[in-house]
Amino acid sequence: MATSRRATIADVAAQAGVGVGTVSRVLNGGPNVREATRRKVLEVMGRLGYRPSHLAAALSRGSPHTVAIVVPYLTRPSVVTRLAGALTVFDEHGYDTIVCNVETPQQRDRHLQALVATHRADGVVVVSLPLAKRHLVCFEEARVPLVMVDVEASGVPRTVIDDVLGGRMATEHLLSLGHRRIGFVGDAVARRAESELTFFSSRRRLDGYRRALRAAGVTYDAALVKCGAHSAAVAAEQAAQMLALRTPPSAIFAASDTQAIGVLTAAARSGHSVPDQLSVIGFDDIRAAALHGLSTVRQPLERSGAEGAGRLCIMLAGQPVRPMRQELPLEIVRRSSSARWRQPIVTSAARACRPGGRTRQPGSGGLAGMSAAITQQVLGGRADGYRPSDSALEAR
Amino acid sequence: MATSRRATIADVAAQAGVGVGTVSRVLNGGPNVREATRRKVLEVMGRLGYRPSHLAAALSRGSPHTVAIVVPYLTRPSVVTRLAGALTVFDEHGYDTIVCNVETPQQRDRHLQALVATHRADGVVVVSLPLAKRHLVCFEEARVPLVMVDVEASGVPRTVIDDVLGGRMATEHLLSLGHRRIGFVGDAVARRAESELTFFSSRRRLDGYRRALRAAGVTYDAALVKCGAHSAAVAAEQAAQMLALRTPPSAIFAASDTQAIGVLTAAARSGHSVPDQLSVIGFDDIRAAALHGLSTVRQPLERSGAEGAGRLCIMLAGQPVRPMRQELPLEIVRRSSSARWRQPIVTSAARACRPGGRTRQPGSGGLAGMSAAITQQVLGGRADGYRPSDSALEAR
DNA sequence: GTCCGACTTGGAATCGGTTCCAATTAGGCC
DNA sequence: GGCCTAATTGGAACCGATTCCAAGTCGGAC
Repeated sequence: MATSRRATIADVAAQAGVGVGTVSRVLNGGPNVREATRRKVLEVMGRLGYRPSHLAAALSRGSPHTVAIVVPYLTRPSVVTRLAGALTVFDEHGYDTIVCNVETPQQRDRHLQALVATHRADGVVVVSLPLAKRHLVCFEEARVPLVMVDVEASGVPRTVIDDVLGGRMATEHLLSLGHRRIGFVGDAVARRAESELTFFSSRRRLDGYRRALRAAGVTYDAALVKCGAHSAAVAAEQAAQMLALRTPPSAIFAASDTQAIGVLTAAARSGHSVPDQLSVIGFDDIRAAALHGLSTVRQPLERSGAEGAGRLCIMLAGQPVRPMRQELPLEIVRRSSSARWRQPIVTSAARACRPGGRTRQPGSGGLAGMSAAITQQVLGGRADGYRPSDSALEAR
Repeated sequence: MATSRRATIADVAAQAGVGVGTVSRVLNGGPNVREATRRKVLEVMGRLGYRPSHLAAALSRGSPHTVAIVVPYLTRPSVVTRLAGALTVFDEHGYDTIVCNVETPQQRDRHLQALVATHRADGVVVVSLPLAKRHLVCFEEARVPLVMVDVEASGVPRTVIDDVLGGRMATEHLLSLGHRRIGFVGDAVARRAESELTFFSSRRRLDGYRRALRAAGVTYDAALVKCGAHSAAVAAEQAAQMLALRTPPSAIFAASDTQAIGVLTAAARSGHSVPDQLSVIGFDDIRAAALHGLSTVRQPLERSGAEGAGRLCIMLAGQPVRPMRQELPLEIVRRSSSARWRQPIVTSAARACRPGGRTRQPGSGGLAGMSAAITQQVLGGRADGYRPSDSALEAR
């Protein structure tokens, strides 16, 4: 039993007294094999513990039946959700998926380079990573099928959302509740592109915020806009600063749910009740958002990954991918972190001294509102008076 | 330029007027190539847009230089953190990593089967998935190097923690703060193993909880132990039930941080302040724990993935892996969700009517305590009077 | 018994590298 | 210049499948 060398198709053929072609046919469920022969071959395969070499098969077939997906900061909830969606689809199509996690521009370039330089994957999905012209050229020249998710790039099949619209939706939601002093917490734009990965979503959501304010005739106040590293802790710090202003905002729009949760934390810490004293809205609708009763702009995260993967599969099957730019819908999810603006109560003692033990304190912390979350109302983005943004063009 | 067929090593050799061997040597940085020759070959490769075939190389080399990692419920914070750790190490070693996400026993079996049936990966890491004897036998027979993370399995190199000890540490932490009525919220044991994935960690942490109680002379109360699906929402529901008891617990140990966050939510919703009225401790120390000021039992999640990957790399390099069972250390992380037990105040009006506007309400919600989180005290698990658990044996 | 089409089969050619050995060339030293 | 060792180089053999075509079989019709 202790064969030193692994059995090959030739060994099986010899032992079974048939040709290698026949064994191959049995292996791949080929049609023209007599039942008796098939059984015989299978028996020998079992006896020899034969394991076909994926490599040899892939080589002669000309394709490794493998795809690669490149993601930044894998552990972020939005990213891993997209990844999971993509993995599911690739799995259903029988592809093995190589995952590349990148956290620096160097890693990004190294992985892209490797995927292009040698033929290890049939195609590649790039998630949330803006690629430079030179990257795209490499893929084009190497003829490696490429699909992008959550990134704009002309000429490449991509699945995106309209971040500007999303920013507008979030802001208009707050405006419609009567808020006029609305803060924004988002990502800082990378100072040096060679040492940090760049993302544009937050920036575009900020654009949407500004447009919505302008359209509502609310003047923009730079003191209410804070950008920093993408983390709940940093967002909490920034929200704290904002809440300490002489005239603090009555609502804050955070460019991601992670940051919004940071804002909730800051509010709880400084004793601002949500939504009574502060409304908060996030972006993405990650899992934790529902738990925290966080109102948010939902984007179909898992689906975006699934769509990207599905479209790559279509390309690999040699069919045309339409449309080149696929835009997924956004929708406002109302939960308990946003509410109608109310004249602030001057003495907070009045608020604190409501008697009656064990009364449920509505929104006393960022973690309230589960029941509201369950009975959440979902408003379709488009049904709410929004028109498809002007950037929703191009069909090529 | 529109070559229909991709250039091969033979084309390069012909164009450069050298043999294929020489081209191969240039390709792999082989030692004995004259500088002039190397340059010539490189020039031709560039001109032809030559991309070596990973498949062909792997086939003749006999190894795909690829590994696979199988994880359950990829999107769970603890899992994706382990995955990220493993990916980093594999990346550093130049391996491509195929990721298999499994959510059902069928998916698990299908993936394991595929990895074993054909030679597509040099080795496999299985994370948090208990394998049956039959699975292990398959790997053994197919001679596929296997490493496990967060799973016990005798005879297989594995990186684990002592869950029983962790349960004891968490419970003893609460006991040392003076708590005597301590609840437990954890995972339900799968009813039917064929339709649900099974995990044992929660179960073992519960064991630790029981042992700690017994050692402290506290009688076990089944009403204070709730097990259900692994989600914050379910944990919140269970905590709510527990808090509604005639004599509710003064502290709750949740078998994971995700569940602990659910407990915090429930506490906030029902108006129990943390830690004044309820102490909470979780397990894992995921990213969100710090934000929520959650005390927890930290296990090195990212490191566990890195260790598993590193140990697989050692196996693949043909070196012996020692020790067969690697146990990583646990440590209590004290944050603001756990505090010394105090006699409950009878009328909650007294609590609510503390005057003084804008006073910071300590722990008024689950999201408080960031500053405490920052100045967290970390107690080494072993430094705290714990002895290595009796299960920390075996060296084989 | 013959013939013909439909199944089955065997096995050489092929995929595109790596490897290894023999052959060639270069360089150093006397 | 001659000789010897070391550095280069060419190319056949090989990795382990898939594919395709020629060849062999089988059955039924005439």
